[in-house]
Amino acid sequence: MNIKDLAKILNVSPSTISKAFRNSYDISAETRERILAKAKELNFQPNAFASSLRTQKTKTIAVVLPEIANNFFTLVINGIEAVAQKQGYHVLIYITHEDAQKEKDFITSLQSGRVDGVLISLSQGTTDSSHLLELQEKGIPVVYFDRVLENIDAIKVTTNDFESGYAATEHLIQQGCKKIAHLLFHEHLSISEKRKMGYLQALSDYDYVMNPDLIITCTGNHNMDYKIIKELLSATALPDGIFSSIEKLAILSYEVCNDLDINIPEKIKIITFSNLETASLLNPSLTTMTQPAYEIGEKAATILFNLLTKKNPASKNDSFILKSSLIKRNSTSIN
Amino acid sequence: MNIKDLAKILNVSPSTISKAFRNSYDISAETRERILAKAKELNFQPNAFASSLRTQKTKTIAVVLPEIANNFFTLVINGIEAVAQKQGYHVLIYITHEDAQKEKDFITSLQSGRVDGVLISLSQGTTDSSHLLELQEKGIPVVYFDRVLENIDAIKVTTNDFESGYAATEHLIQQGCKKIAHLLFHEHLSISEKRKMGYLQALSDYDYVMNPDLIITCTGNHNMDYKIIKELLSATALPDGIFSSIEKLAILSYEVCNDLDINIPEKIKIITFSNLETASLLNPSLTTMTQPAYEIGEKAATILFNLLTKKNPASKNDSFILKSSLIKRNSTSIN
DNA sequence: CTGTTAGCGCTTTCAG
DNA sequence: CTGAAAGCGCTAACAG
Repeated sequence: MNIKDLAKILNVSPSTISKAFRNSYDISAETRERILAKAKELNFQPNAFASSLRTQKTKTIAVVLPEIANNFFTLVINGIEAVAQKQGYHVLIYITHEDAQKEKDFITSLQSGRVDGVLISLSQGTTDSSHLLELQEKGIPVVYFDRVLENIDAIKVTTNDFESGYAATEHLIQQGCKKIAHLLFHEHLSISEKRKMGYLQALSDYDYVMNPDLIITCTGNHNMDYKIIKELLSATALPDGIFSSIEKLAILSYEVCNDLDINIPEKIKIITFSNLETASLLNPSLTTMTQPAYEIGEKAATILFNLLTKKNPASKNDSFILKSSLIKRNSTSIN
Repeated sequence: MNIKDLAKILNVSPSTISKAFRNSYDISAETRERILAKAKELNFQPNAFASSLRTQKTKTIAVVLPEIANNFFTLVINGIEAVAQKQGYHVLIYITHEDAQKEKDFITSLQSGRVDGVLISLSQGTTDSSHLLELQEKGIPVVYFDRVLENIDAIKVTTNDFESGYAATEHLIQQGCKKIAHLLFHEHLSISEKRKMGYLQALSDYDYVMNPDLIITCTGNHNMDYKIIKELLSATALPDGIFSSIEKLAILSYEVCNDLDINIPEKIKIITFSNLETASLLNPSLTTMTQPAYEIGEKAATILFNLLTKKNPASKNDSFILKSSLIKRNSTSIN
């Protein structure tokens, strides 16, 4: 069944059918109704790809992510999907699993005209983005979010990681912590770096001595990281505060503390970047620095659609910075 | 830039180019290399939709979900995506937000030939699936997972919810609970019903008296549910065990217990269906019944691809049942 | 092994 | 307001 068949059935021309479906002005309300009614009755819908081929619009965007089993990216997708749904767009998902090569392959395959635009958060290992520039040269706009490269002219949506790193550290300082460790992953990306800078600045502003042994770069491998953190927490001079850049590392720290019988929050206070909404509820001693994940998705998608529809398009290197917020449990449940 | 242009540049015919890209046997290794090399140099990829139009294959599947900010579905997507990636398929995501009408609209729009197959977990409100049958009549296979309708001939991937409900209840009984409440949502779906049946059967097998006041049907609205649970836990005869069918309701129960100063697990033990991996770690007193979410995604996707490639296709109403598992924290950390 | 040709299903002029 | 015809970019059948 196609437009031609339906045309025969209704004794009109294919182009009239097409017009009916696209709400063209060039058609009487009456014939349009008649056509749409019959189409519904016969359960007919014009072929999307044939239409795309002709119009050179796919009504589809791609979202490329390092991972998804992580509340941050889940919320981002929600935000993106909400905007896409409103605009009648379709959303393709690609998960790189932090593999820069896979990321490159995905991006390359998107040159086949499958999508109108791309939203991407880079994998840890990505150092150059030439493949993304090629895409853009082909006329497919790209909006970067959260995990971006510093030195690249591109439209970016990020959060205030320096300030948040600062605020997180300051929070621990205000809680009376004297010896504050910082956990992070080694990345080629600006995020961890900025958070660390915030940490260092806070220490400096409050006249703390910076101790390089307290800045712990983890690997991403669960067992190795467990060991690394265990070592940190087995030292004779235990830190009394941990600022973790990554939720997973904070959870690991909990595990280690459990196993070493270190009392949280009496002996150690922990604060972590996290979008696990239930985290602080399940464990009141866990304070989180939370990124506005849903809003990031919304914002990035909105910018992309503005670009696609050419209404209020952002310019080549606009940068949008949203704000994270510190979430503590209310005092009643801290007892 | 298209196949024709490239053909001119290389002095071959368009069909030769096409063959080179599709690894046709009808081409010499030499020309293929030459063509692919040039294509790479010029950054050319054949248009996917034109190809789809011709071959009637989209290399794309749709995943339709009620929600995503929930570890279960996140893990399912991971499983699906892993299989799709291996097969070179693209994955479209549609989130219904538990809205049966939206679900219907999505499914209807998938009749436009955008996908080769569909994986779906139904929204709470869905009672009939005629729209999905229409899809199947158009030759687009559908595999249902987790949230399925009972009385429908379809390929389904689910978990052993009756047995799990039974085991969860039994666990509380074995922990010494005498008065076990059950929290659930009202759904038109079989899942909650089966879990409840398991609960009832366990009570009966252990000679507990079933008390209808302990079976609490919640609404999905946070504030209302808070009130409902608060009422339950304010009763003079407090239950000493809660078996929650839904993670959210267990978390809410924690909140209520916090606010009412009810000690967990001394006064009340809680067990819940959940795929929040960190839940029991963050709070050792929370025991979870965990569905094999990733495996469900994998299984459902594999079945779909078998259908699409016609290798080992499942038959019209095959049902696959995976097993959930009870996860407790090890005893050391319960102190 | 390579090339020619027709057509997948739709949209878009342009004529009427 | 409606219709005829050309073509989006690709592939499949067939001829050479």
